Amino acid sequence: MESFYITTAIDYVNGSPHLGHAYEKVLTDVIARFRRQRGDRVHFLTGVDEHGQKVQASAKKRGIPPQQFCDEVSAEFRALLPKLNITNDDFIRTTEARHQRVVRQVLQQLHDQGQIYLDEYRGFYSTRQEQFLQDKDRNPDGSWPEIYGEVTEITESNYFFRLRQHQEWLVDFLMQNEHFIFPAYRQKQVLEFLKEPLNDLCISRPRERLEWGIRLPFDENYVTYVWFDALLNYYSAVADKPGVWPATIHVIGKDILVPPHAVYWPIMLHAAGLPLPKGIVAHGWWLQRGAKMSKSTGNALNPLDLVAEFGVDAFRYFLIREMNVGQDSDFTLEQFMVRYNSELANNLGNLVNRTLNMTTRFAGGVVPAAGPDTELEQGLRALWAATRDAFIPLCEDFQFHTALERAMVFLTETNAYIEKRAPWKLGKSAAPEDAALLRTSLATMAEALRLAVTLIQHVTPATADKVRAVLGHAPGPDWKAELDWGGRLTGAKVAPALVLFPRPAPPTKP
RNA sequence: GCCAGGGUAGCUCAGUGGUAGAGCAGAGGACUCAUAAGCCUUUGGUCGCCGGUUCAAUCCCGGCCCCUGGCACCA
Repeated sequence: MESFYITTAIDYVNGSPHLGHAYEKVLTDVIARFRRQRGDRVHFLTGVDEHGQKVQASAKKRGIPPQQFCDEVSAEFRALLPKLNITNDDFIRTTEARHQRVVRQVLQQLHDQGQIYLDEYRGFYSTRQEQFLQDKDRNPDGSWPEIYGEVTEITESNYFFRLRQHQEWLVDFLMQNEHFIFPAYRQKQVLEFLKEPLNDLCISRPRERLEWGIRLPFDENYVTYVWFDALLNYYSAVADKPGVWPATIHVIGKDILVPPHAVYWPIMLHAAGLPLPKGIVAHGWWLQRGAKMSKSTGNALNPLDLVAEFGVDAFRYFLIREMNVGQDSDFTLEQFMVRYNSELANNLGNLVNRTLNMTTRFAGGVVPAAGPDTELEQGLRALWAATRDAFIPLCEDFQFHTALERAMVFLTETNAYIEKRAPWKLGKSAAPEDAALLRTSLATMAEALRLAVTLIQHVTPATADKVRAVLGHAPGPDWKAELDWGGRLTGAKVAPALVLFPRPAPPTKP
């Protein structure tokens, strides 16, 4: 049994969850479920990042303690998970004691090793925004934008991590581990980035400027800032669980790949003497080009509204079917409806319903044993074998959108098989050979359906369960064995009907 | 500016040195078990532009145009 530890990025609790948050959870869950059903020992972690300036400010604005603010917003993020049918094993908050303990321990260790040192940082500071500014923040004429108020150049003592010392090591590591980052071109970007010399990383903030954070164990006048806090969650969550670390995959958004996850994180681990993760998957963003959504025009699109209206599986299916992992994609209601109607409702849902209906009408609701085996059945079985054999490697390579496309082709061909066999004609015939072919056709379509939903069950788990239930089938524990074409359904009592993905009601006119 | 990826049917994309493909959308047809679904047939493209290599280029090379993403101390 292989250990498979997968994580999402932890979400910053300074706002409500949106489509991007939902996507990352769903993508990670699909990978986790896929590995789990293949027999890996999966540990799936997600969580929230609760420290920092913005949280402190938001809490202050509302006149409540930061911890209370975190409690409220964290609950909102946590509540998202069951709504999306996410199978995370753990949920970490960076304000938890287990996390703070590990962060302080690692910081102390690195300090003892001389990897962290005190130095002075000089820069332009905005009192109003309570932050240092960069040259890129300037107006074209060199002045500072109005929003920063008075800007003064100040010097501040802070602690620095010796990032630079490990630059060559990281380049070597990436050269030797070509597939560390997915997609591959992202790894090239990292190497490009590493052609410039790194600066050491400022990891602290004086407490007079930032109170809401984890205090440095070797200097109580400072808290650690962002990276040693947020990134270490992946390790702190499992530090007391033997055999889990290192992570197998960190799933993150492309915006936090370089430098945090691809540069800071490997170097932090290396410096601390901890094993490195096996890989990083950097996904793209959902865009909303085209018609701009707005509440005033009544076409606002909230992901959770889609879940409520069309079901969690339709939502998960769309995200995974539409997005090529690593690339960006448009999210439009039109495209959602196209996938929903043509693939889920018409191709799959209708196939379920017609199979149940015909089995009920022509075989008393019991799946018969297959009779004569002809070229038609052999053809469909051959397609199934090819579909399954292509599907699994595609999922291993994160090509879920292509894999689902293959599954859809199989369903289309199953529909075509039914047309060619025309059980409704066989059912009206008195000839014994027609009755035998009828049994074959009913057994074949039910089996094809069982196999198809089992194949895609990591994307649409609730649908797979529902379909197997109406087919009267309780799956065994061995997923791969369930993917063999056979006679498991013979004698099963099926439900009379099921409308899986109902067509949306036409808008009612007032 | 530098680096990377890309410009192929209305839309989303696949593709190969030798008369261009899929899905969806559009059109027509036969059928009726079914969620007016499913099946069959079909309209549709100067494969970004200009040169070059080649018997032959959408696919190789050069130049150009356009789009997207990345370029650190910023969850």
